Amino acid sequence: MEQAPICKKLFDCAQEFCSVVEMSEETDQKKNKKLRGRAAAVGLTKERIVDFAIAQIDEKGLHAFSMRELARALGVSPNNIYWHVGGTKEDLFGEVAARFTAEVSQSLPRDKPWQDRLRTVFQSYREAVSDHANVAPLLGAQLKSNGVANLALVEAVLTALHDAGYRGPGMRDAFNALIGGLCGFVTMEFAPAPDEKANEWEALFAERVAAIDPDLFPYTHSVLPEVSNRIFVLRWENGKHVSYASGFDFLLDLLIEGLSARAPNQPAKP
Amino acid sequence: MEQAPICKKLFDCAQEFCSVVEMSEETDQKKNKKLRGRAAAVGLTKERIVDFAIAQIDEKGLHAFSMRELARALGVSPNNIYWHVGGTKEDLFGEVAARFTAEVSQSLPRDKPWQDRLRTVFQSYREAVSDHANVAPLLGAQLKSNGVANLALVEAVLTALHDAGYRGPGMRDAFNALIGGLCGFVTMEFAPAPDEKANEWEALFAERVAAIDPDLFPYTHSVLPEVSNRIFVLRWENGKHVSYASGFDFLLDLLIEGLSARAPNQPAKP
DNA sequence: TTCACTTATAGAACACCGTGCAATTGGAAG
DNA sequence: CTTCCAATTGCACGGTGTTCTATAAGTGAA
Repeated sequence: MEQAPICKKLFDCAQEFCSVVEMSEETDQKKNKKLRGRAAAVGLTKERIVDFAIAQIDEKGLHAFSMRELARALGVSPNNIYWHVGGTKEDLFGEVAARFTAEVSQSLPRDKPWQDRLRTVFQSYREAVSDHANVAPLLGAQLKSNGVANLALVEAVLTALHDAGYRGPGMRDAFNALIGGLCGFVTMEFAPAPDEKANEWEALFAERVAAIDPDLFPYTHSVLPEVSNRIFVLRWENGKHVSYASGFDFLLDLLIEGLSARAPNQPAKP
Repeated sequence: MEQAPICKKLFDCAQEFCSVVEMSEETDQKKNKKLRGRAAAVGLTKERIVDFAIAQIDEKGLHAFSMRELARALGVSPNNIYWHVGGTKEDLFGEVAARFTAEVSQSLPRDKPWQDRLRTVFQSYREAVSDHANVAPLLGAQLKSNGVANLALVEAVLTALHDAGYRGPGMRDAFNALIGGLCGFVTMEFAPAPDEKANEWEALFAERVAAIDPDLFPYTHSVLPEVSNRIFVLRWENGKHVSYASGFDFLLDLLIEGLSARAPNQPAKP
């Protein structure tokens, strides 16, 4: 039930960016007590709330997540949560997203070539998301979460593109292509399945796929065996059960190669 | 309030695939009356329901969409809707998604080189989505919608890749890279903004962006003027208000170029 | 110590939601 | 005329997000 480790340093930065900083982000409650001027019952922290929220989403999926149940899990009144995270469920989702988009950061060795840095950054983004696949819809598919933090990621990508020689509009397009393509991929990869009685949905889908008309979609029909449940549209399980790693890597390679080829600054080895 | 035009022929195919076909899909109610054996009050069609659903989502956003309100708009009891679309709200969403993923199809000239076909297909996908931007989260961010239909799109992409010489695992990866990257991009592009009182959220975000620490994120800070609200993470408006077309085109070019370069079948002009 | 004040918490209530169950209508078939 | 069944409704259940109001527990000043 405890939450996965998070890169602490950069998490703080993200927090600092994403919300009106109120206090140093320390889990330690005694320090907490000392720091904040006046306090009454203490006990509940934004950090703790987000921990439990992620745990619940991991467990039951985003669709089944509710404020009241989260409050129950925390042994607390719902209003208490509102008080700590701001007036809305959406605000809480924002905090959740902020939490582990920060996980992306890591060391980011500036001396390595920009291609390698890009690869590292996006691969670690995908890993971070895949650890908590059920929150995927929160990232990319909602503006609030989208723009909530992960400045470390932004800085890394922007500097990489800068080193490659991209400036102005060209840099914008390259940035958007990278983030949109790769983060979008991950969002799709972990898109949640409907919560019907599992096997029922699977059987239904298999049946539908089997019923594809060979006259209307001849090629699709012919490659079904090697493709069924392994490509994006024709699948009934998401990236949690069927790996899309090779597709992601392929996309990443394609992008980096393309960006290298067009880069105003030619790479080291000519 | 009436719905946008839809490619009829391929819509039928999609329907045939996505649901146990019950009757020919005709809007005309008299024909309807004749066709279905016994009927009582007639009047309500799956087509009509989906029309109104899309209209409501377009208008109020996905988050504010409710079965009861849809029923109200149709002048009908909620259960009536359930009877027509299947037991769940999710099922309705599936029908909605099926509806205009079918819009992608179009002519698809098989004689043109595969690169051109890919470009056409994905560009028309993006256009179809941008006409009803608020449903974007339904595509890509949910498995049920994801796999509900648009076989025309699948067939087009698969044959293109086949013509390029991709087979087996390589074809899978290429397909996933294309769909994941480009459809994912579109999903992100139109991610809905939080429904706070509009300007409030905008102001808040602008303030946050302005407060980015130049020491922690020096480069990001330095390019803020040319980047603010125009790249994916640092924005408070989505693709409905700020165009990401050039980014999308750039991504598309990058992918097609890359796929050409690696294609087992070299393109016509060597 | 007392007293105002702020922070942190809880309770009850409101309006709405998705959906299942049981009843109903009304046209077609016999 | 009856029977049947597709199409439709009413009602109710349990749940939700959120607001409003009260309250307990500490802090700083008097």
